Amino acid sequence: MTRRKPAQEEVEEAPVVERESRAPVEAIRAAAFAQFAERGYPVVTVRDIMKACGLTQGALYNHFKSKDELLHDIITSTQSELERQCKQAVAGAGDDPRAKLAAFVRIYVMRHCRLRIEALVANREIGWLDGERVADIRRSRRAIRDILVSIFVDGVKRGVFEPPQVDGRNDLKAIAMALLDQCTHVSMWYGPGGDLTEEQMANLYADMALRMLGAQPFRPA
Amino acid sequence: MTRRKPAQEEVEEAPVVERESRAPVEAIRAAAFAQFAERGYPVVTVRDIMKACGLTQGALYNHFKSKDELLHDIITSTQSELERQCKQAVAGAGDDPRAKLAAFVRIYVMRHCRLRIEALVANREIGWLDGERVADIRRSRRAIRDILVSIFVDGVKRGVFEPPQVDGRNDLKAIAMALLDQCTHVSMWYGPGGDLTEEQMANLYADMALRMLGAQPFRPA
DNA sequence: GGCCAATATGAACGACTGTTCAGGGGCTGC
DNA sequence: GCAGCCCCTGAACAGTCGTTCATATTGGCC
Repeated sequence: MTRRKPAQEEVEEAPVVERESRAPVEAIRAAAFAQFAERGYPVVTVRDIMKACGLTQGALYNHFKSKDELLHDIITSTQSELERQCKQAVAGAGDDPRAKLAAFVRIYVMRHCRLRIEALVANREIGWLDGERVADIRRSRRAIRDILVSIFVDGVKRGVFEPPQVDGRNDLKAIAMALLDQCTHVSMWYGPGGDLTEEQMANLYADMALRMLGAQPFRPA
Repeated sequence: MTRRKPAQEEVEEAPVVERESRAPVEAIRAAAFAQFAERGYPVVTVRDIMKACGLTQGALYNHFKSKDELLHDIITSTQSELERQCKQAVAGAGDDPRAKLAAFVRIYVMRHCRLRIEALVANREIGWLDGERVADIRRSRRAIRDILVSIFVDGVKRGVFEPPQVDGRNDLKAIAMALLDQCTHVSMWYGPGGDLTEEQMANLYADMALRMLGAQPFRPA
């Protein structure tokens, strides 16, 4: 049963927020984020989203062409902002591959802790987009992975990384995937009520990343 | 072609597991696994599943109480088998925490590569189960995490692990989560056509795990 | 005032959902 | 031959879904 109990008048945590300040389109985005994160795209109905911002179902189509386009809109904006932040963090981290890696992981983990709702949706709900729309999301993910790979390549070349090898060869792509999986999925379990702050999470994960790559000790600037 | 009746022979009635076609309930399980993995639980209809094994929608309810129970059935069987294998691997790995950790990661990664369809469903579709059914899945996951934590505790106590610290303190639970996230999600991208075999993946991930924990060098038995 | 464009409404539509159930075919043991 | 059982069928049910559309309401501008 994909729907809850037939008692459809149960007190749902769908606050009818009065968004007089924000534009309706922003209220719709926010409501969709919250509901997609909590219950998943296919079971969240257009009526649910619109009720959560005090409108009726038809009003959605004054702002988005379809429910699909709404999902695509909120995912792409999240994803491209993530890509931008990662590039910026690496670019501003100086020349040492170790510093670049640490900066990447720190910003990546920090973002996935702080904006875990957005991250959750962007990472879990892609599958519902049609093939064409999913393509540029995957492209962006590959781009982020390749940032890591090129940091690794640089670090190996300069002798500051000694990554684990498989049968004597490096597979830096697999290591990048492992690292990204690790960092991405903090959004699935990290909560502000936990033991660690976002800052501590970022430090811990940066530390683990450097260990995974076999980084020689260095003094962060 | 008639099937021979049990003659007067004291035939031992060997286990007639081998049938011309699989039992319907097994065919349903397999079809459900494949379809849930590919398209996701809520959009796969009962009619889809049953058509995939040559039956019509109503026949499902001769074998399962509901679509929900079908999902619960295939997830719990996968999850409990995973828990069993992990415990067995650790128990058979000897006394050294490093060997235990390596054995755990190896079996965990290998399984998530080989049975990635099952792993995908078990890890991605839990949210659709109702609260009661999801409880024992989460319990099993916590149990698996706690296996790791206790290996870590033992290793730290015996001085063979030096895990990364946050503000001078250990948070072994966070490290266990990070490690599990990493190992679990190989099922999202690993494919047999990739660069690494399952065996190589297992070795690579075990290596990374030991590095993350700051394991002192040792010689695996 | 009139006018326009933007936006909200809520009934309606056709398609699809999980589940039920009367009907029926083909086994088994007697 | 025949009951009893297991299993399957496919129509039927009571919903819900995304989307459309004629209608209404708004707010700014002349």
